[in-house]
Amino acid sequence: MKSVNLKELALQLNLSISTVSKALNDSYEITPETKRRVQELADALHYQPNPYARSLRKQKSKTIAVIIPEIANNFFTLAINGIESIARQHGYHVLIYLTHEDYQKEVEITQLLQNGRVDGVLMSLSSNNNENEHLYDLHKKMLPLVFFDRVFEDLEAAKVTTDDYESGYKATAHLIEQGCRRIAHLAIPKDLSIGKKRMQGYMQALNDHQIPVQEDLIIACTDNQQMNYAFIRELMERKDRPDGIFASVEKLAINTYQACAELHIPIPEEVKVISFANLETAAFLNPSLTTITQPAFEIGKQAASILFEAIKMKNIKNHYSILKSVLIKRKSTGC
Amino acid sequence: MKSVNLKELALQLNLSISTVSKALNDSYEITPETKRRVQELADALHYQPNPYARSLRKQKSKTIAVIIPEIANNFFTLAINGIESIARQHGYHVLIYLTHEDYQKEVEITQLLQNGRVDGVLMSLSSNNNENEHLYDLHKKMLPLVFFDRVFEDLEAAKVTTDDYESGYKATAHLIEQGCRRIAHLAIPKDLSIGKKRMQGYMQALNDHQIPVQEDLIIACTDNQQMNYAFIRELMERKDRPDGIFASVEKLAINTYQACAELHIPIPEEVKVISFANLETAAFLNPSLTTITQPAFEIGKQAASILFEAIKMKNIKNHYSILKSVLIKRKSTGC
DNA sequence: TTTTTTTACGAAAACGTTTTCTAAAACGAA
DNA sequence: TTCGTTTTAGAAAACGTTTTCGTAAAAAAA
Repeated sequence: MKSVNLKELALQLNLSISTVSKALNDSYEITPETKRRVQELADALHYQPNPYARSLRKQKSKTIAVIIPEIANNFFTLAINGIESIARQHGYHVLIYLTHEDYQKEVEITQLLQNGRVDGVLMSLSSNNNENEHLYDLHKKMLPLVFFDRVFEDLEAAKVTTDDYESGYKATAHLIEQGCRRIAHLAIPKDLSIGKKRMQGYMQALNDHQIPVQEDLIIACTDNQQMNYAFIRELMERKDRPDGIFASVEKLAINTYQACAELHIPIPEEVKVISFANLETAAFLNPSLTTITQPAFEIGKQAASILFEAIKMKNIKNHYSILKSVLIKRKSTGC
Repeated sequence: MKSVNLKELALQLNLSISTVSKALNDSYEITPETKRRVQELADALHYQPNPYARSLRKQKSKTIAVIIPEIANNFFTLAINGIESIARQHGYHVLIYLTHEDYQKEVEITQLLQNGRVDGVLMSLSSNNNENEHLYDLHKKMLPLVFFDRVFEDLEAAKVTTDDYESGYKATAHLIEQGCRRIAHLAIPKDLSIGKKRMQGYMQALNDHQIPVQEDLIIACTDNQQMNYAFIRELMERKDRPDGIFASVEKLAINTYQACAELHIPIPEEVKVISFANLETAAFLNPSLTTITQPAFEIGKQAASILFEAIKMKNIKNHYSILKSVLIKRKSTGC
């Protein structure tokens, strides 16, 4: 079905293309009567402007990109929900890109976006993240850019995160209060902003309670769930196994539950568990899981709002929001 | 930063725009030497074609849309994963739209897509779905369209679902085998294809086992979680409360767990629970949840594959795939 | 009445590609 | 040498908008 365009309308109305265009855009140059006629026919024929012609002419795409490491993760789905709600308010479209924690893919994706396809980018970094040329490239293109959760500290761009250091500290302190002395940390790569901060909070809490940091209790986890599981299992099979576990992402908590189930190590009696998580089911796990829960929806909303501000102002400022996470005590830490 | 375009390249190379374009598109008309020169400069200047100019000219957007009711749902995130993997293989971009189970939003979104913004649409219907004019509209525009999971049966379009009838039957039969006689069904709206089929499976299973269908054991749930919770709680407070519950989506199982916890009704002793779910945590719930699990990733992949076939062939056929769900027995049904 | 300004519209350029059409040069065959 | 064919490249049209500019006619001002 041939779609109707300005030419077609102009022809039928016996007007010029420019007049029709201006009428539809409510230009002051056009008589109310003409506007009415044009609008009427446009409605009747269900005229819809071609978005690509418009984008080409206006150098605006009405589209933003969201780049995230994975989507099968409640934090990111909630964040997307927040982003989408704001994007819709602004009449914007949302492109989704998944890096699958793969640095190379992240580079490819950012390069895809350098050609004006989007008016702005929301991004949470992948973890295999050594070089950061691609981020500087994006920045050089003057493309509005807002990082959320996993931010790149060195770049002058807007950032929205949670209080990861404090949360890491509180999580660890909570385990200590519950009587743990050998506390393991299931860490995400520390080249990630949040990985580093959560780890620092963990270490500081140990220090403040005169507990020495033991390197062998810090498990460097990756995006490979099978390897993570193997690490955790190995950890729990040691004879000097930990009596507390602080998992930095929800998947690692699940792995821990699984390992403990297989090894018949009861939670929380033998080992207490706390985790960063946005699991809806946290309260119904066996045992219910003590979590540090990030305001994911709010993070998404705020990141998107800042992005749209940057798009409107053409002004990428060095914004930094830190939203508070909340610690919810449940049975897995003996509460 | 001004981005480099064909004109710029042509100028620097002392060639015409068309020659440069053809060289980059590896046209036979261009001499290898010229191609080399062009490619070299293009690489050096990091030339990237403007996607909107290209889309406008070629009447192709290299973009598909995914319309889903919600994203905070493991089925849909897994499906998106599958979709994204195929889309990337084809060099396509993926736009995400959420209807939030709102019919009006669904209509708006489908209308947004009628103007050539996307080359194809993947869709899972919202539940408040009475009229379906908007779907016919989409179809009339000859826009390749593939439904997945929540399909619209009446339209001649490709569809990918699971064996919902059989799964509903098996779920119910499993509860019966486990000794349940008063089996409630937490149903999603039956104007949804899957809602109807799951319900039919439920009823047939009861019939086949000489158990009468009781209308008051069929709870019509909606997208309003609070109301759902209230319904379930009311159900479990009856003196003739059910001894088995078949939940048609995972959120309803969570609600059930919550209600039973509050009312101190032990699962599975007093009531057995089975649910459609893609929860990673199903095995670690208290008690572990017996699920019917859909091959969500595979559904996404297959739906996307069919869509790209339709896009390539410009031929929207009446495809119908049915993938098998699997019943995983766990403690919530006494296994 | 004449001049100036305003009104309301149209022509054409521009956005950055791809593609079709045209043309010059080179080449081969007669 | 001449004629046709192939090779290589450029000119121009096209995609569908928006926007700048130009210009009649009408209105206002002189």
